[in-house]
Amino acid sequence: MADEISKLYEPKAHEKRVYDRWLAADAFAAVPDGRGWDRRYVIMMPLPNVTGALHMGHAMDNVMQDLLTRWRRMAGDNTLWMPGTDHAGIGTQAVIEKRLFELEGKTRHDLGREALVARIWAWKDEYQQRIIRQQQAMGCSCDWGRQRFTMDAVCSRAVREAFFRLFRDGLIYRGDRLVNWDCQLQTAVSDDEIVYEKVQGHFWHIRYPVIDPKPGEPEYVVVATTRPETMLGDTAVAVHPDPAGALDRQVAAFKERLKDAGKKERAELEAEVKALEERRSTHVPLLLKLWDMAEEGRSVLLPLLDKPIPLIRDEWADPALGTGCVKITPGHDPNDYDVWERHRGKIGIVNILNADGSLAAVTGPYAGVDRFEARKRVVRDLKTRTFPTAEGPLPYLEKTEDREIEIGHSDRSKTPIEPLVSKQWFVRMGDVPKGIICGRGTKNEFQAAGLAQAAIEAVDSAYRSPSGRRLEFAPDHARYGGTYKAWLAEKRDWCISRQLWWGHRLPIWHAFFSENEFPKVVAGLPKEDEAKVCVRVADESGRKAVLVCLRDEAAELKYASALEAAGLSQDPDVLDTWFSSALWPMSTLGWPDPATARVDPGQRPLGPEEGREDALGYYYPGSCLVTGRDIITLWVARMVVAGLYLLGDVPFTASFIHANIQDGKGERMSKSKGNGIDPEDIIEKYGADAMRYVLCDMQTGTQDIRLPVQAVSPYTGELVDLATAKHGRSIFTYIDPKTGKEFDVLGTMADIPAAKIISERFEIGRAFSTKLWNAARFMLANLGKHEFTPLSRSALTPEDRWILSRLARTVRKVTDELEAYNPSASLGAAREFFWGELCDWYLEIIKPRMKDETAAPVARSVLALAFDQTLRLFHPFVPFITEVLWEKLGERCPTRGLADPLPGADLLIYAAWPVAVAGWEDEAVEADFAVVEGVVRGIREIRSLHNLPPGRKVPAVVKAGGASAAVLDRMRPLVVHMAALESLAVASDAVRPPTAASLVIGDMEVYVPGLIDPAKERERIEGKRAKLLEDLKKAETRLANEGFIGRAPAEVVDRERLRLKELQGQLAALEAALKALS
RNA sequence: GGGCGGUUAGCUCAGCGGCAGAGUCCCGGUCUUACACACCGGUGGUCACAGGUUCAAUUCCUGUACCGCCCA
Repeated sequence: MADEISKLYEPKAHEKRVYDRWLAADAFAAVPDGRGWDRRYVIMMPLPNVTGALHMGHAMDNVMQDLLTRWRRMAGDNTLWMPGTDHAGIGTQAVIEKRLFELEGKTRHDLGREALVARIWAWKDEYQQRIIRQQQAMGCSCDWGRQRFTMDAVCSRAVREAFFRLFRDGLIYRGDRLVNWDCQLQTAVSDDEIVYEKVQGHFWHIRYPVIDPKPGEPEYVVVATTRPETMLGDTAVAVHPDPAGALDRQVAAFKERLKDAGKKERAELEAEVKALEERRSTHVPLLLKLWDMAEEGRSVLLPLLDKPIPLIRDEWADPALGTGCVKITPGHDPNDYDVWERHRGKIGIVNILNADGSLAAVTGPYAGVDRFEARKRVVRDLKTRTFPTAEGPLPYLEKTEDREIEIGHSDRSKTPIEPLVSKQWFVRMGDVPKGIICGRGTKNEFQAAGLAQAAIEAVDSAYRSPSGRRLEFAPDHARYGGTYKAWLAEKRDWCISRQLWWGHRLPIWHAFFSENEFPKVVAGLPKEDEAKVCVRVADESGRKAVLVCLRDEAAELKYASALEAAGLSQDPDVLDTWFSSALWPMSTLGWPDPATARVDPGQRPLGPEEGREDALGYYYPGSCLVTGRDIITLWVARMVVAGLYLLGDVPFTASFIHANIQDGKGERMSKSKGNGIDPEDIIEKYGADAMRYVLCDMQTGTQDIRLPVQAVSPYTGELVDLATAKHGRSIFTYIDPKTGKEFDVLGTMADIPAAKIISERFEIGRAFSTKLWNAARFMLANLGKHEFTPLSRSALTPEDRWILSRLARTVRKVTDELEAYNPSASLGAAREFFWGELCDWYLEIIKPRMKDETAAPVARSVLALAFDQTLRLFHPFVPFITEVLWEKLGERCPTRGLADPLPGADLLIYAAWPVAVAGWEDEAVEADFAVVEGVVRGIREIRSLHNLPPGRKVPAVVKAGGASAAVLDRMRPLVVHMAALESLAVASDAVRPPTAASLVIGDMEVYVPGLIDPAKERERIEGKRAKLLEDLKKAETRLANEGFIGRAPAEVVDRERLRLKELQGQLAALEAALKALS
């Protein structure tokens, strides 16, 4: 009986047991069966990386996926939620290297490649376990029997195969390119891994002497730079090809803006125009002179290195800025690199840096010096060294200005990024002359202009893949599709090589050969096995290179030693992590060949089993990719590219973009910032369901969510709000306001106690769990051992029909909102039904009926049914508590239903999702109920105002006619019970008793005689009257407006007229009541 | 610098042409035999600011300020 159940729901007493029951029942298992395309639901988990543990942002992501997965599973789909983790190449290696240095004072080079990788594997094992534990604590119902890791055998094979195919199709190439170099980690990093910071820097103006100046020519040109040491890599000085024209165009542009500029802006623009026009006379003559000199092929002398470099003409030199001349350092600046490309063959390119950030041999006297020290020395030398001019010797450095500059830092090592040229591997994203073949060898084969173009088209409304699919973003396709397309439209080649040790090593062997060796080497390569070996020859920087890609491990065993004997060696680089992540939707399912995929012992096989389809055939393409906005370009786009290219189909048809979580100050939550919440701390304190409930409730649309965080003081146990608390000695420590002592939120300080970070916001979820728990206690106690008996609608009372009508509408609303990817609205609808209607009204209404053994059985049937449906509706949101209650409901009342029994299930996780029964919807009974509810609420308001305790029964009189009177007559006992009345009289000609409190509800008036305080009553009525008068005035004004009458839709005008009439009636009633009181 | 969002109750957020909403907080009452993590009632808003369109603007348009994100 219910007495056994405690008053408070204790999550810890149930969560583990419930999760184990699901596991024991293999409830998360996804196994291909006879269900067709439209009955499959596949979510590929955005693989968390093994760099560290999960935080609240991951929790949001996981809960959203579990919500959809559980819902679709109940709705009858063959559901796969694919779990796994990502090796996160640079992120994980950086963490390990940092620890290695901090704890042992060693670098990766001290340890060696093999030993370092072994350490990273150990770290990965530890964190993978931790992540799985966190996900299981949240209730994630993913198929653990399919868990993958991007570097396991199954995924590795896919990576190698994808690389081979891209290489064979000419879509992977090696090239000299300017990359973002991380000198600390000694690797290239992608644009996405750089954070820009504004810092106070300098602008150095340097004089470059002109070689053999002729009369009338300048003796030197001045160029400016924020990075003086890069001058050592200068290979030209540029001047604009049409300085006067360029200035004129800029002036014209400013004048155009002046036309519709505001006052403040106008002044600024006018100043700009004036300055530019002045420049025309002050600067242009010199620039034109330099233009002539460039035409003649003249040179300037690079200071310090005394090397001649040419003057060139290029648009990059902006005549409006500085002197109008600019130094060109192609090896270390992206814009200058572009200049070099435009002047290939005419100017050189020099890399002045070694991999570790020290200066290279080409810098002569500066070789071997660290880049920061080199800057100091270069500046010093430029200041002190001079060159001769007609007026005597001048120092190279003309002047120095202070200037705010933006410096890119590596997100991983936090050190300044250096752009530099190096050999890297790229995936060609742009269009290629003859197009590309997507899905080669599959039934979905089609032709596309290029990789990026194929993916861009996949989100157009008219697009259909060969299988009839397209990708749609939710909840705002236009917006997120725009982000996706804008990024892909740049069609920038994707740099996939990383100079790391942790990751998938490139399956490429290569070497440079001289012209005469070359034919011999090529002849000796294993050409007989073209399916497994792909040989390319390339011209790289004027040298002949041979590049050989080996398709798989077997080919490597067979040919690698021969290649090495011929002088080739394997490329030491590894692949960008996103390369393997891009394959996730197919690699996890065993692509390229599920039958031979080497899954781990005990895992679900991927090949065709017992005549069923293999995993790839059945589960690809998937359904929905759930992630945050920032991942659209990093990952979603790349998965689509990979899916279309390799399998000829989009990897999923929907991408649900959910909110990111911020702290109380609007800053993005992250562990390293000290504002990150560990989901396990929340689960420990409030329970997994409470956490899930709040996360679902917060997921309202496209807006990011602020979650104010508090620290649990290690001294008092009280909560300290981090948005307002004072910091201690660092930004990661705070002062406990009670004790004045310091605590640490990162947990890394040896001498200061650490504080857990939580959020009080989760109390809402705990309160909900408790409410559900207690409502269940009540229902279970009243159900006893209830047996199912078929009921016809005629056996039902009005309140029964009302709650069933509300239930039917709720089922539809909850389902519709889930379909629209609107978890908050869905949960809100379920909550409003359960809390606001079932608990607040229905359960209260039936209390008297439960004591009457003739009336009770029908109420019990309805109660059991409503309870059953409530649990099903809430299950995807709060799976643990609903599963526990499902078990208890099943014990007492194994079969539920009205006319027919509902489909049952031993576990709620796979019980059938509710279906809205149209026949239960009943507008008439809902309208009746609205009358009753209005009267009850009105009487309660009076009771509250006059401090009538709930135990105190009072009589009430209602003046009402027609339908309202009939309803109240019929439901009199219900009103009497809910409003705690002694009696209720209803009459169309009811007379206001003297000293009655009164109120107006639509066309009815309610009187509660006696026991009232006339002053308070008058005040209450005056208040209502004032509000009424306001509304009345608004309505009158509106109706007096001819424009409104004439132009607003008739329906709106009629509604307004009706409303005016109602308001007038109510006003009359209120005024009568006031008169009676005075 | 470019792009995309946001600004609504003390807080966190819905609503997006026709009577301004929820949860929480706050105030008053209630230990009414499911629940005080509850129940009943109540207070609280120039819908950031300035223009415009419209019979009607929190809602649509333009601009300004501030905040966030993405890309340079």
